[in-house]
Amino acid sequence: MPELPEVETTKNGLTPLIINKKITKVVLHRNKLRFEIPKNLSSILDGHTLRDITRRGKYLLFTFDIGIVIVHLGMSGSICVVDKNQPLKKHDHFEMQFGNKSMRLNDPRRFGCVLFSKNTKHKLLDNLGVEPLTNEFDNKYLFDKSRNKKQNIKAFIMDNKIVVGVGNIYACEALFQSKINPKNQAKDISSERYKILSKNIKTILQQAIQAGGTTLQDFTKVDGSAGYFSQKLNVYGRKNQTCVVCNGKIMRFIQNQRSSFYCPQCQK
DNA sequence: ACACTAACCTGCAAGC
DNA sequence: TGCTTGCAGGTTAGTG
Repeated sequence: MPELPEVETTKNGLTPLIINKKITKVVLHRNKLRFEIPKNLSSILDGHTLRDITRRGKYLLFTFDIGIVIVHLGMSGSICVVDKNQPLKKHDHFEMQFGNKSMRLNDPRRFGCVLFSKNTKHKLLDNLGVEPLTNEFDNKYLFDKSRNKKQNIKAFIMDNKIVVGVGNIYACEALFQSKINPKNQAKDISSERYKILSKNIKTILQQAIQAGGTTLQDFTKVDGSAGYFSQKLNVYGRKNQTCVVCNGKIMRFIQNQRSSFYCPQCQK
């Protein structure tokens, strides 16, 4: 599920609720997600104040004086803040309590993770590419990185070593808006088209953040409500439906083991 | 170095 | 009704 806008939405929702609050208790209800959640997390964090919440790619970083908690939402993760006495929901695996409030990670498929690191130097963060919403990410960057890349353009923009945060939904949408066929090889795309693509990736991600992200199945905002960007999707999940631009038919095919949706008339 | 595959999980919807 | 199949927002270890 969660791509950059959903993680950013989560960060923005959490910040006013728990920042500068002191951890009173950490509880693990299930310690095996993608990785094992450190069993001693409670003894590490108890009594420490949460200083900041930031995002790097699709990772959430909870900063404490003694180190950072790294959280990834995987495919089906979401975080909410509730009264600590509220009954657990199925797949609530991890919670950090701040007085009478509890921040809970729910993740049915358990592809997410919760880790502790003394600083931001961490294996999971070290090799990440640029943030798409910064000035570093532009047509020159994409053009330079794509020389000799035979892989298709969709895999290229979803590669976290190139640019972080662009997942399957927003990759499909950005390519549609840019009129680029997802099957094109990255090396064959001109600098002019990369200019359009980089601009559209930024715009779409920003619009999705404004809308509170895209809710398909599992994702919710921290108050449990849904993001409504799904109403704005032009191709993702719209197989056999009508293209909003040309009235042609939206096609779906499997690419890099993921569903790709595109309009063959519009995207060349 | 690059490109592609399989695997990790649960839940839901469609088809029979 | 119930079984089977396919599919879902991500990432990475392994293979050629």
